[in-house]
Amino acid sequence: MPRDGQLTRERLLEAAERLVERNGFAATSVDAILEESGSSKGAFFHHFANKRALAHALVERYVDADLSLLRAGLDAVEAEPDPVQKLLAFLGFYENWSGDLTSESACLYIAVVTERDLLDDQTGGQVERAILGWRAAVAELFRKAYAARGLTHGPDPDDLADQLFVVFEGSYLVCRALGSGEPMRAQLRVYRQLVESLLSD
Amino acid sequence: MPRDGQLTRERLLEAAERLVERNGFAATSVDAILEESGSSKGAFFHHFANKRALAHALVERYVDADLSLLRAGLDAVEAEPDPVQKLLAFLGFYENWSGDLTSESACLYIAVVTERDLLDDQTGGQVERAILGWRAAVAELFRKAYAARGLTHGPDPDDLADQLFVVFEGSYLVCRALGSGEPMRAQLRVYRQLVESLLSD
DNA sequence: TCGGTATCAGACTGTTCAGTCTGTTGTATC
DNA sequence: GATACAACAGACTGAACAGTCTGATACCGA
Repeated sequence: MPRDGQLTRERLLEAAERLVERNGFAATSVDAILEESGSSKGAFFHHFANKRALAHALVERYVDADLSLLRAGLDAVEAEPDPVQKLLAFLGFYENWSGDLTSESACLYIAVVTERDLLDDQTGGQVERAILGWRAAVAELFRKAYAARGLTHGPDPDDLADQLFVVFEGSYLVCRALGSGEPMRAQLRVYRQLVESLLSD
Repeated sequence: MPRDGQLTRERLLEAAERLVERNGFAATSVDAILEESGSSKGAFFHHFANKRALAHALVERYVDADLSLLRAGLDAVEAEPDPVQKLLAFLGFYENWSGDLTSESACLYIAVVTERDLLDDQTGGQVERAILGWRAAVAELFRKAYAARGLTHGPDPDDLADQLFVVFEGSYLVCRALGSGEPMRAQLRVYRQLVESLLSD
């Protein structure tokens, strides 16, 4: 029966991600993951030394996907020559992306950060990698837009960049609380409008 | 030994809040709460029908405190006659407040929203009460500032108000992830600067 | 064809968990 | 001082949990 171990591992990760995003890590039992993925205990502990090792793999995988989403946004606006328009189009990309979100959508970062004893060097470092990845890329867009507008003062580009990440995460939370994907769209739009106002002074 | 039951109940709630904010609800055992509060099983289940009832009491208590913080901000700027300055001073109040935050600071909303099967009518309704409370009050400040500036278009005041809540929550998450209270201060400052820019057009 | 190894399947184990139950103690009331 | 009851204390229970262990089964190189 064993054929492609990587496929089984992937199925386990997918099932785990669904359940952890839904209920958090501690509330997600290994047995529940097995049922969701149609796998067995033997398979699980063959691929992961323990539950924590699953968390590590889960977060690393999620950060990779998240940074791919960042790159997708950057790629989508690469051709735009004007730095200000480029930044605004970049933000518009995610407004557009957020159209797919439902009330079921959730972010793994929230689950990871909720449980402090899960936030070890491994998982903590991965989440940090995501935050710093977004910061570096988006701050660069802000710096070039600042330069194009001849702005010498104003909010720190790094902080402005972090604000986008913060809006993503805060919106995920509000979406869950209000049972709708709409707040994400509204909040990304507001952030873009605020940035637009800042750069039009 | 039994004297003031309310005091014991309060000690249980305080201990539970510390632990739940630290590790989430599912990862916080009743036994851990008993140890943290120096109480007993008998005491716990005398005051709470079950663990879920504790969650309900915990969230209601937290929302009350959160809305008190909102009122504190409103009260602090009540004397300011100019609507724009009032709004900016209001936001400044929380920048100031955020100075007390450490890397240990956390928000119960994140823990509640993380675990979907904890988000029933009871807890969900309480978190909604908090969001709508902030939205109503802050949107009102925005509407008056808009009127004072003669602004007829721009971001929706409700969405602008939600953005403050979103920035709070997203910043809590980033603070936890980066192990510092600094991002909260930086993000509240950026939000205030963006609003300032919007209202100075 | 035959060992070797990766890939599982699932019974089993020790621990931890939420919740129960029995009994005790302070304290107010008459 | 007897009664009544709220406020515990803590031993106990059944279920759920993470993790172990013994095999079984496919596939691969020699």
